[in-house]
Amino acid sequence: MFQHQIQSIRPLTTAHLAQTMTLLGMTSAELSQKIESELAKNPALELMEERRCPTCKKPLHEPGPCPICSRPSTNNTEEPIVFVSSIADRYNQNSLKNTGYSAEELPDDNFAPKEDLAAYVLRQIASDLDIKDRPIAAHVLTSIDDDGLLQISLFEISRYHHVSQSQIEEIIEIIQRADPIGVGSQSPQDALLVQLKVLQENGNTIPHLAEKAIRDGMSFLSRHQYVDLAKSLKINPTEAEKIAKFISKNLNPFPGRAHWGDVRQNNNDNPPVYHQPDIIVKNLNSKKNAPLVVEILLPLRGTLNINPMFRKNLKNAPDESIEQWKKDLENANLLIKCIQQRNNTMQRLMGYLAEYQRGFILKGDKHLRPTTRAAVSKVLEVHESTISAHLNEMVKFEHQPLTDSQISKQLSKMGYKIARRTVAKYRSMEGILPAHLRKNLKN
DNA sequence: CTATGGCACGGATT
DNA sequence: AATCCGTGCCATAG
Repeated sequence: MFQHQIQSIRPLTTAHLAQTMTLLGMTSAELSQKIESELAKNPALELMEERRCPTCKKPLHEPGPCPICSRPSTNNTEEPIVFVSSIADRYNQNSLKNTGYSAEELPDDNFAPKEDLAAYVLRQIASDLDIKDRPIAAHVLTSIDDDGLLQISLFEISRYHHVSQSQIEEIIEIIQRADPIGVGSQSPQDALLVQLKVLQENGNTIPHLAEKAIRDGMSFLSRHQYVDLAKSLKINPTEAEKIAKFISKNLNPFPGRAHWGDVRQNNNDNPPVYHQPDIIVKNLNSKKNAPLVVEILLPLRGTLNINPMFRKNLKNAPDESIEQWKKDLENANLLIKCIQQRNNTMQRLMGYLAEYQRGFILKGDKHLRPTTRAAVSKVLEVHESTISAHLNEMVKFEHQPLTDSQISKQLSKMGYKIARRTVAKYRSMEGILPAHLRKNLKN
């Protein structure tokens, strides 16, 4: 009797779909929050602190490359896309190793224990930098303040590394283009100029004179003195105000503080939150058909599973709380299934996008190929009629007419665990005749 | 005997 | 409360 009651949630219940949808709409950060709160209030859930190799799925007992398949398969050139799903673990330096850095290359002890702007930026630009330039980039990034602005002089850096200042400038230019854009600038003015330039390159329309306003009227801008700004630009005050509004709305003189656009919310007590990426797409080398590496940051470390003790003790649960326990177990089950589903969908989605939008990823906004959600969902076969689609295919290519139970078996192998009876329903909905009648039709 | 379809139940959703 | 959906049971068609 208990067996029946606690059997796992079937993958295709509407509850499952609905929950998956909500989870899909969440960012990694949001999701890990949810998981944490779920873990706190649901005793049936358990977090195994286990690292698994992203490629071969074998458990990893120590950090570093997987001993079985040695490395994340980034050198596999046959596939157009390679997945490296890595744990969202920006707090320790192992994650930096994955970006191509070794710990020695980084100035030590400069990493705050929590989310760190320097590490965050390093991850993004690692592949764009020459090996010899990386220590310099690390130096620059560890010398920026909370606002994201460079606090030491170029001269200091250039002397330390024995390179010319112009080389440092080149590196800083790369850094400035990482998110948050403008980070590593030497002044708010510089940051604004870079942001403006990037906006323009991405095809946004920029008010005339915006650049001049930043270059020449910076002091007026920061004090909201539109009249004086207008005078210095030799335009009328309303124009000047327009430009100033545009700048304050779209640009952020302190790129280290919250993401631009959130400038208004800056007055709360929360420390600045950097836009955490959920997915990082990397181009490892500049060869024509080089694979893009898609790194998917999982929302949690370790594996989430059902606490086996909880399942065992369900039998002995006190009568008054048995309902609650069963609910907990179901919720736990649901959450786990949905997260797996989310990961799976995310991988397939990114695989498709990396290929379809390759131009956009490599060359920028102008190469964005328009699509609709409907089209993508069709390719990924995650729209409602997934089952029907599979069913149609199976019947189309069957050698001998498949009975409903055979179809049910096949589908369950593909991950759709549905009963024979349900297959019959879908079949009739699709207007497919029963097996014995199809046989007559063929011969 | 097997494959299928009607009916009704339970549960989850709105 | 109304409804939708997957599924089990059982009658029946082949």
